[in-house]
Amino acid sequence: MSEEKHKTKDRLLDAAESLFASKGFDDVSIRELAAAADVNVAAVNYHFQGKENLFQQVIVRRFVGQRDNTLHALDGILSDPANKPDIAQVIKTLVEQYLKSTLSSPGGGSFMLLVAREMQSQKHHGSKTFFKEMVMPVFRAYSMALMDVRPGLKQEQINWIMASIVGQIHHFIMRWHKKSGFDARSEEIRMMIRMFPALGLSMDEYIAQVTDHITAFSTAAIDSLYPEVSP
Amino acid sequence: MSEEKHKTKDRLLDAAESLFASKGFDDVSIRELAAAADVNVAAVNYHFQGKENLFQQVIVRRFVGQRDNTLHALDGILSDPANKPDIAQVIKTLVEQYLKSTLSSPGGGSFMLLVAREMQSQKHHGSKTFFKEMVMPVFRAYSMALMDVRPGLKQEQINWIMASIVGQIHHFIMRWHKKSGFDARSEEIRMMIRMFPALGLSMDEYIAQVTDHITAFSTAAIDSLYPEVSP
DNA sequence: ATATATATTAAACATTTGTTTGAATTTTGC
DNA sequence: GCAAAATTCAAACAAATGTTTAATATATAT
Repeated sequence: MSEEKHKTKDRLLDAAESLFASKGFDDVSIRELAAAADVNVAAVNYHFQGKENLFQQVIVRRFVGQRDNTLHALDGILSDPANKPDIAQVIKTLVEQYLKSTLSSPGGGSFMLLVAREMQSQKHHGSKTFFKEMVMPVFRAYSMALMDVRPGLKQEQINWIMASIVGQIHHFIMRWHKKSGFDARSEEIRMMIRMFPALGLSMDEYIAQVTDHITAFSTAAIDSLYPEVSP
Repeated sequence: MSEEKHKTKDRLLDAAESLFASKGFDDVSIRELAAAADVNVAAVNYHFQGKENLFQQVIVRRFVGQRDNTLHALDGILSDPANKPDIAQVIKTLVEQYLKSTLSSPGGGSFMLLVAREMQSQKHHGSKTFFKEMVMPVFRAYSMALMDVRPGLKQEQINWIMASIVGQIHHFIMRWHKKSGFDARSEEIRMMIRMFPALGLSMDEYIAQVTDHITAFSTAAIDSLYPEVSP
């Protein structure tokens, strides 16, 4: 096995990531994948022993990197001796990392949408370890970070807070992607933008505004519901 | 056409609602529908001219009722002269109605999940008027209610607030439904409950706790971000 | 260079999908 | 009661799906 790029297996993984992200697992056929990667239809089964397996490897391949990025970003603000991290900083880091990952996918696909879908679908294409290896570490790290900056918070309270934050993130991701599913000049798009003007922005601006909003909204809620114990 | 119940068309609509809600549009075959309703496979096309059309009629049939219930519930707290409504009351009504609808579906299916899916999917099986007839009126009514109880709020701010609330609602609905997709004794379920203990509750208790949390969380955020102008 | 393992290919396979057909059956209007 | 309309039915249809096969080509190693 050589070190060259553009081998069949890699092209397949790239095409699969982009296609799965933009259309979901069920709506991508093996023939579609093969055509996009410019390989034979049998290649999927030869190299990955099936469509499900390919999907899993797609998730693992990129999510491992994203997970480490997210954990590293958090570590950056926590371990900087010149920085006294507050709760807004932790939340902003989480939201920003989550949303930024949406852009970083090759082919313009939304990788984190793939994850959001997987986390919400009652079908389980991902590996059994997806939850354990991918979701849990990030959840734990940010839980501990929240406890760090707000020692009064109990685990149960953090569970609810995290759910509210992640729920908002997913919703704004889905909203953007839903918009992308319509014709740019359709009536539906005009209605959506009228109902939510931020959808008319560029993706970068959208991410920036969404990040600011979720951070402000959630921080305000936490500060008000679970006020810091005075020193 | 008689007034009798249990006619083919109605049985088909009932079976479709339950099946679509629990599995989604694509994962329900016409043969599955026919078997569940105990009718011939051709009945779907004879009575509804296709699967998509059946889906639309399923959504419209029930959602019209839900929409009116939701609007009526809101009207109830706004027009009661003995009641001075506050922002928590409005939000709680929205969340509660939304979540309650999850239970009211026949066959134990989650009807609102169907709606949540439709609102998030980039595929558009619903009618073109789904957005205009179903989503917009509820959105508008609650927007106006929020403006009523908090005159200082601008439309743009309400857009963001509503998005955060609806995002949380959808997330908690999805979370419950995701749990239902696993074996009750599986390792995944144990992990999910450990990460979020409320999932171990009964559905009624889950709805009650989620309602309380979203209401408290969002109200706190709004009060803090956009404090009431002092009289 | 040659034998052996690896990779690619076109074709076929077995299912499943939504839909249609045309005959049989039931209901309706008179 | 009977003709006409509406409904039900088993069967077939065309298209798409994931996967497998067996032949061919390419690369690897000795």
